[in-house]
Amino acid sequence: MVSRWRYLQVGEAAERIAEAIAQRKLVVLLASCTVSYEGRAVSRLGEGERLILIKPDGCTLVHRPYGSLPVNYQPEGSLVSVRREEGAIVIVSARVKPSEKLVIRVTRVLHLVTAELVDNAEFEMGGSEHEIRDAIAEAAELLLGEKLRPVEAEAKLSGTGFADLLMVDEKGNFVVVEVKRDRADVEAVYQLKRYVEHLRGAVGPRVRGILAAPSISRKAYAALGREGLEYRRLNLRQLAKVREGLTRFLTEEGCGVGGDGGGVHNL
Amino acid sequence: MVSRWRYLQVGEAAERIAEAIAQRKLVVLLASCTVSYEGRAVSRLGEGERLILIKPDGCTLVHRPYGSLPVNYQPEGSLVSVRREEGAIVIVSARVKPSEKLVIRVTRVLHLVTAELVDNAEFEMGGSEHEIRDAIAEAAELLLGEKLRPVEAEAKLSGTGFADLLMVDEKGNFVVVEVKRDRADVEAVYQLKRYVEHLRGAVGPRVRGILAAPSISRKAYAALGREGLEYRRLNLRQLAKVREGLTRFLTEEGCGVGGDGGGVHNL
DNA sequence: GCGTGTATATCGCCG
DNA sequence: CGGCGATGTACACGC
Repeated sequence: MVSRWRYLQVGEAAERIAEAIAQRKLVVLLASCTVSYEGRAVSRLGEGERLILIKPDGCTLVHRPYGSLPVNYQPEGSLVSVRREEGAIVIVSARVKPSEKLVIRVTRVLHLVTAELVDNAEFEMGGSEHEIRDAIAEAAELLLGEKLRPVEAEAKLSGTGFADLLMVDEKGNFVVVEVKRDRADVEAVYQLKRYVEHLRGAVGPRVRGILAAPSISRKAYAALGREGLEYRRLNLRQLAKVREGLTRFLTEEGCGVGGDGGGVHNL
Repeated sequence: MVSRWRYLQVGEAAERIAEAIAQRKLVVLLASCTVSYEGRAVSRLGEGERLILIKPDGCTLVHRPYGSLPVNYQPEGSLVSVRREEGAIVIVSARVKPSEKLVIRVTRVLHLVTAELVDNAEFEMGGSEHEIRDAIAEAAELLLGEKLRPVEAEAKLSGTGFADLLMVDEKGNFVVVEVKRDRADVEAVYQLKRYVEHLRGAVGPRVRGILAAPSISRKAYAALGREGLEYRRLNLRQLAKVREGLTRFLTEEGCGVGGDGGGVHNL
């Protein structure tokens, strides 16, 4: 159910917005406004035309006419209030912990829609690091080129963090595998180094470290060599063979990138 | 200039959307749709009512009626096309590098607005890590409780990364300062350790490491001690004294959290 | 474009 | 709620 209003006087709009929020409707507002934020940081934004989105869960977003990210926002759970003030609508979206407050002062309403959207579909995603990790555990020989027996995923290394994957090679060495779904950078190398050193401290020197990623930066590769760690290139095509979930996605009639599937970049 | 349409037949809407994109207008669409994505990962979203936002710069966002983040999106620079197909509108937002494609299949249009938003205001923000770093360089004694002479900001440690701040203490030791704008975690400790070790390799053992943050996790503090590094608690109140920018924000009439200013959490 | 680091990151999981 | 790591992170800045 969608409601539109052509009466865009500020007073009328303020009432409609307040009512929509009370009824837990989505509010979509195109308006000229100023925005200020105070909380984890502070910000000010002068007059300009923006899209303001208020969701039933309290999420408040201010979008400029460009850019992926909202210029100002308030997350789920925020309390949103609306009041009139000197010919303007003042929308306040605030939460207590952390204490932060977003104030949108609307001076001119271009367009207002409120709606009760019904959306119960499940969002399915494939290709996450988690999924890649499980595939490696299942088929290390195919994906890492070496027989490795999985020992533990998300292995807790007390005080140091969590190793993505802990395995044992054919010679009985422990192998810590750090998986990156994207190009591996120096940070990933030192994260792996940290895990390997921790494990060596715990079980002795027979511990290897493998960084598995679709690609790796030059600097990261150099650091890896210095630290005596290893790189294994991941190939999504091979991954798809292992993970039925990925396969299903990739072969399903949908938005196929077509051809040899080369469109799935880098993975 | 805002245009609304009450004729929400799919065919009409498709034309309007295509026209608006060609004219580099903002498109706001409330619609029932399915969404699929293929690129850096793959995803599928079944039928449901959502807000679809297409910006003149190619940004394409699909928002469900809850949550801060869009369920699917395509960033700035994407090419957006619209076509009709079996009584549906198919919106494709794609880019080449990385190769990825978002396909929105609209089966029912609830509401459509297009607009040319004018927004040239400057966005000002205070309280960033960058700003905190500069304040420390200017007033180390006040903020870190110790006289330190600044040497370099964003000091490049070849192959290792960049130290936020490089300083020299009264005894002539180098001091690497790692700044975090919120609670420091173990990752920050090891980042600092890496920088300190690198510098020790370059200039000798007289190198200290200071982690400056409003707070620190227990594990991070323990790791810091093990590594012989130091923690300094940052206080935003003192920071504001140093940075005129912050002061201006905090004292300005605006969305003041009021009282003793305790609302600015943790910093 | 790659490399590196920040973000009011947000989100999810787990203790 | 804290701690920790992933994110299709996006974004900015430097080389």
